Amino acid sequence: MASIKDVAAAAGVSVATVSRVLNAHPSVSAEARSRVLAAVAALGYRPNAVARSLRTDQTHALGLVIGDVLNPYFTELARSVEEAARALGYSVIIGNADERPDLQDHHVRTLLDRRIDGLLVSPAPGDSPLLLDAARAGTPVVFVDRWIPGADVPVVRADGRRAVRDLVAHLHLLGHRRLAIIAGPAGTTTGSERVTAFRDALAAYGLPLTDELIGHGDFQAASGRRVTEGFLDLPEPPDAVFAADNLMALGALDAIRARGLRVPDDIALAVFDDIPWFVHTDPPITAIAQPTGELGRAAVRALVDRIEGRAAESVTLDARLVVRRSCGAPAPVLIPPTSPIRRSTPVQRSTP
Amino acid sequence: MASIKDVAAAAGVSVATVSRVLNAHPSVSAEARSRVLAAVAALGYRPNAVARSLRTDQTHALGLVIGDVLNPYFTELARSVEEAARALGYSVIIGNADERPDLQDHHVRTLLDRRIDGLLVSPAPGDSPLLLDAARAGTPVVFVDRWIPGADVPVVRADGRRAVRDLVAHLHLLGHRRLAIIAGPAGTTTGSERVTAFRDALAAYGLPLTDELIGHGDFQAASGRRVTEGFLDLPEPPDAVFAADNLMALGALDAIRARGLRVPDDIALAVFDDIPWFVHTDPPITAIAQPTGELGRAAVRALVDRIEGRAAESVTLDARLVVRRSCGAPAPVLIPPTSPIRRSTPVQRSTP
DNA sequence: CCTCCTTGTGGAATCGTTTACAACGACGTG
DNA sequence: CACGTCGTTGTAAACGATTCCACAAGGAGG
Repeated sequence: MASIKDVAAAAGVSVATVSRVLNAHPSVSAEARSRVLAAVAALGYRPNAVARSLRTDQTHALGLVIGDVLNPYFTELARSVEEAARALGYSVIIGNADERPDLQDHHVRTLLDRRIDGLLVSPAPGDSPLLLDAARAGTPVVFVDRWIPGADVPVVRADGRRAVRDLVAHLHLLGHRRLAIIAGPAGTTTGSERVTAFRDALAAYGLPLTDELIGHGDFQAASGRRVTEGFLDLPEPPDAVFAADNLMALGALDAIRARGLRVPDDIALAVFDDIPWFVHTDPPITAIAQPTGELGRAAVRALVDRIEGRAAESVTLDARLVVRRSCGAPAPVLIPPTSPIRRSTPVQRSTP
Repeated sequence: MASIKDVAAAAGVSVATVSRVLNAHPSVSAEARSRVLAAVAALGYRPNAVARSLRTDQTHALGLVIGDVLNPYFTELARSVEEAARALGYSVIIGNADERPDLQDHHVRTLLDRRIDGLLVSPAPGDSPLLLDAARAGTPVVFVDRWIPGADVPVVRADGRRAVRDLVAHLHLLGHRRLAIIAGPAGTTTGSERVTAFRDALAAYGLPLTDELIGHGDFQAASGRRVTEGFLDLPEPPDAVFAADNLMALGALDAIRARGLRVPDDIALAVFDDIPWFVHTDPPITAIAQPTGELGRAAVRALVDRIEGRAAESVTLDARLVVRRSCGAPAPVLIPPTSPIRRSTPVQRSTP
């Protein structure tokens, strides 16, 4: 593959001049510029990004470590992140943690070894000293969706508390009183926050959230199935189930189907995270929708701000309830605008 | 960040010795080895992959360019590719083409600039001289799922012809005679092959596939909706629609719903590519399933073979029909094993 | 005792860039 | 005419690793 030396030789100039032309340095004559450009075209020369990175100490690459590529929520997030990053001249390297802390660490480590300019992470359950050390050592890090409390790292996330309250109101109105939740891993913020939000919302109606009605899942389909089977085996099963993510809802649907039960007649189902397929399930599923695209864009903005030496701000956006038929509403109703679309809290860090 | 020089200084040896320890070179004394290892641990040293790549001319990274990250088929493929690559000591950098040739070229170019060791591509519609030139110039390339005819590049794919025949037999048995297809872009092999397979299968029953019953989509949901609306507007609409990928099926379902029609009573629906959600749609959707995981693994094997100087073989696996209720079968039937799971054709190249 | 081989080690070149620095003409000005 | 300034260029030193080569020390064998 042609190198800058070949170009310099072909154009009859030094490598410094070639470099200057390529980097739009002002002081190079029109004559030299055109000779270099001609040589570049003739040789099909492309600068070696590896060498360039070594010299400049920047890769123009961002690492994105997500919980699970098979989860449409993360996939949509990844897409918006890549798009926003590309617009700013960065590429994105995705690492799929599969909800496993060890795999997450593997990806963080290889991304760090490759000297990515910054890291966007939706941390898997657990502490990850590796990640925290990297952040402390100066690698620009931004958390997105999930975060690790106590770290001095900006967080870009959605607050679902209002939407959860709306959901509980909706369920209560439809007569459901015994409500259960399939929680995510307690080691993740989204895992525990959603339970807390649900419990608080229930409390407003004087409804308790007893331990038997909290199932512990891991954000993947199989766990949703297992937990739901447990619920259905209870002496007094719940009459509504709230899954903390879409994959666990899929599992719940499986378990309910397998018993020959019907949604919503025998049991209601609602989900955190809305995805296109929920319109088409039997029945269409009531869900809490995050502003996923905006989260991705805000996260990239924050990370690139940190990378380029500006102050990065934490951002919290609002989620909203999308009512469909899985909780027993007679017909789909219009989605009410529940709250201002966006709230931004400038100085907030990991311990909001 | 600590460099190899710091380690050498801390251990009281030369950088050459540190390098030898790190690369398990045999001739280094136990004494020196332990001093180096201690220094590495003390400094938290990690070798700079950028510098290493520049020197060794290999990055241990594979590029994977897929049609669309939002498509669960590609997402599953990406997952299995990453897993297989990791097992062989490679990482994977994913590029999402969004079905756009220009975006595909963008990703191919940046991956090439980053000097990835090899490229796995499911090409978007069009020729992509860039890609073909790279392959010709010696970059190891393997096509997966889709391919570009005429290139001397190994192909790893599934052959759906038998499954399509099974599907048409199934539809015919259920009384459907006027069958339509939502095709993918003619510029992709999967786009045109699936139409051909469908036409051939219909011909065996003496059924024609007229132009009005071939809709041209782009593998994304919106086009499925548009094409289906066109079908429904025909003086004599089809009584069954076959979507060439799962996203277009989603769009078709939207369009059918919007008219207040029911699947399968008013119109039957079948899909190429099976995904977990199809079990839960209303009704569950009959689909042709590819052995996606095995495709990913075979593709990585082939690419790494090429990278490491061994001969790479093209691989063709079989897809199979999964019958559910969207074509009107009274109840789900057991899935018959239609054919041997796997067929491998050793010397086949891009012009099979 | 001298030679030869083996083993362990360090010096230095190298990969393909960027960039500080110096050199060099041309030119305007006092 | 001398001198500073400006614009353009090339030389060479990095960046952080790997690896070729030379060399020293020590043991084996004649």
